[in-house]
Amino acid sequence: MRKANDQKAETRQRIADAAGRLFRQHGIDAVGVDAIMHAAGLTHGGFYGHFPSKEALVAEVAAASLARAAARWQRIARAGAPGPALRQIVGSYLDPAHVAEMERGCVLTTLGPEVARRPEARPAIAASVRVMADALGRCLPAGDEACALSALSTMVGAVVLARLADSPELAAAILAAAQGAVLPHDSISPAPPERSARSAG
Amino acid sequence: MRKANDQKAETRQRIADAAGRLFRQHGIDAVGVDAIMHAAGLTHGGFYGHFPSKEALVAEVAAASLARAAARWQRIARAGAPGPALRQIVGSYLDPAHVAEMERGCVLTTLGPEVARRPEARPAIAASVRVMADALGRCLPAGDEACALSALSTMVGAVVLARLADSPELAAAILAAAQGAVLPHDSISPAPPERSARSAG
DNA sequence: CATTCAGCATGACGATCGTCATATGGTCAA
DNA sequence: TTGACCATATGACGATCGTCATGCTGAATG
Repeated sequence: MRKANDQKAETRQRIADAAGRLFRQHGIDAVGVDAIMHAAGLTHGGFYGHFPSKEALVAEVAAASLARAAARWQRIARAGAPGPALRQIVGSYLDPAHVAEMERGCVLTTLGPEVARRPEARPAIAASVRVMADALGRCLPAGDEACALSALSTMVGAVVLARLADSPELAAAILAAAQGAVLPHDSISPAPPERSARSAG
Repeated sequence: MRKANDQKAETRQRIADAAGRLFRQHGIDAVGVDAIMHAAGLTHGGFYGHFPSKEALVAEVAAASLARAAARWQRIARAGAPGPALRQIVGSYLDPAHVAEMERGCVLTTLGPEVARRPEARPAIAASVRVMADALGRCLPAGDEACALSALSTMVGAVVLARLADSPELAAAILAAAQGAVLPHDSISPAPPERSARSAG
């Protein structure tokens, strides 16, 4: 086995990525260490050479995934005009594709309550929530903090509810209603789906 | 042991109530059958005389808990004037007490993603979501379905986010922002907390 | 008072959980 | 080429998981 400088970091990232997918898809407690390692192409024993415990992995995976999403929102919000930036962020979030792909969905909507039960993971999550609200605030016409927080709440709740719907029609109605509440009333766009391979959240 | 007519139904309800509390507090997969039965004052073996499996218990508990909340919302919405009814529903939902008591909180905010992963439980949940949106629609000034769905999304998302906050200030800001978005702009009430022993959801 | 039987307790099954000790074997330095 | 090293594999630990078979017990029925 090569001992290249960053080989271990690469493997560690593979483990974290696999865990991120499996946690979102099946729930944190429903996925064992061996399932994560198998998905990463390894066997269960080597796990503790990379992470001190499963709980440490959970905290790191949740924090890193949400931090990536928050950074993406900031990048979009700071790049172009407020209107298109808002439509890109909101449109990709309130998209049926985001609802369908739970394994790549925003951590807030896939693991929110489960992370809330883990106090050690919450500070990092809350920091990213602040960043996401800040990014939204830069795009919103009424750019106060309250509007950004309520818009983020609407987006998170809509995706959670859409995943609970028993028909595509109800899910679509929830997403459309949330878009109508978050986006300015004059921009009724069909929400151009982002082509990035990244998570929507 | 007495064999009174409804003794078994009573025990069954005790099991379901204990499961509802434990599932919300620790997560569905983090609570075993023996923990549920112990919380109900019994031992693990008798469980399968009441429920065919743990998954059946999960589906029933989630559906029943949310159906109770939906029925309560309908009762409130149909009882008094739209304004006070809306303030009662929204105020008790977007209340720090609801955020704090996860073990009695609304199923949508405590078990939403976990239930979404269980397809067999979703029809009953979706039905209650429709009832809750209908109740909200009866109270909202603009009583169309879209406004009700977006208001419900905002409420659910706000409670999820408030539980992820690492400071009471952030949690309070999220709840206040959501109230500002859902309630009519002229009624800035301090949200009279409901004195019922029921869950807020 | 005797009998029956439903409701629950007891105990066990194989499987899987998180964690760790140790073996292996490929890769880099000398 | 040789030796050391370290990332990973193997295998095992006790605990707990969901589920079921069986035994006990006391209330209801005659």
